[in-house]
Amino acid sequence: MKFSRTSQRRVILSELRKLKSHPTADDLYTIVREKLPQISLGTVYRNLDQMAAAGIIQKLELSGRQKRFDGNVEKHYHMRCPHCGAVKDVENERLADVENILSDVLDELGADSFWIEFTGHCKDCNKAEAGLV
Amino acid sequence: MKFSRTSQRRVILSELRKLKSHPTADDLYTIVREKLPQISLGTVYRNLDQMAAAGIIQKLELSGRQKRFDGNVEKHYHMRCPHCGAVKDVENERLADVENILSDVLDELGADSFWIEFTGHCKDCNKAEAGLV
DNA sequence: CCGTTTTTAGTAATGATTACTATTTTTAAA
DNA sequence: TTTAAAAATAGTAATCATTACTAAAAACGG
Repeated sequence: MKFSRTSQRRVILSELRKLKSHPTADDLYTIVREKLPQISLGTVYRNLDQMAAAGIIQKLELSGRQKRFDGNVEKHYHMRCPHCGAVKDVENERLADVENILSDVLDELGADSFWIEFTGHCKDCNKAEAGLV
Repeated sequence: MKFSRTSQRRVILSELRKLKSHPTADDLYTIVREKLPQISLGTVYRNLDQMAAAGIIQKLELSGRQKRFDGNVEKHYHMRCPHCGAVKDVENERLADVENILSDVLDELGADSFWIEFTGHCKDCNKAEAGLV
């Protein structure tokens, strides 16, 4: 199972890397079809899964329905808006402390990994739910 | 939308409360059918969702496929076995420190809530994957 | 080149969940 | 109690994300 170089895989990866929006497979299907109108949804799914398995991209199994993908493989965290479903990166220096503690907890539990995610309204949805828009 | 008292809801809740296994809706459907053979899967889903919305039970939206339910509404964390899919409660006193930090992080981010979950092989699967069973 | 491996497009199938509907049960008030 | 409105039910159909299948095409390595 060696990787072949195909235009499909190349376009999927380069489009994903352009985005900060953590798209779903279907989002990427829509975007990639502008460059490769014949591509099939299965090809998008397969390539995303393969690249995630190879560590080239990240697969976000957030607690919603659809999985999301992230071209940034550095360890970082995400916040999902419960209103519009958008997923944004989260940055906070105190998360380093959390990581340190949890890495000890992992050892004590005999666990392999931990997952943290946040829920919070994004700016626009905050306004919308307050009736300001 | 007031709650009516139905035998279906009562049995679903009491069976869930007997279990420590964090069953899926389908698991509960199987169990409850022993007492109420006519119950339909939709009724199980609907009641679980309603009770979760009312805070009577917990709905675990873990990062796998199926959602799971927990009769214990106290705040606690879970570990999922990547091999057999089992979900177990996690206890560790240092998680209180993590909660404290994350509650500050929530404020700083303007977020509403956080979710932590662990992945780790359970005893039996550890043996199985080591080829000992 | 050329045989082998990998990938593809297109389609079908799956699995979890939700929606629909006609009927029944529960509720609360008269 | 009777009774009308509200809520819930069983059974079924529909939906949505994802995975599986297949025959044809493309990429690979020698």
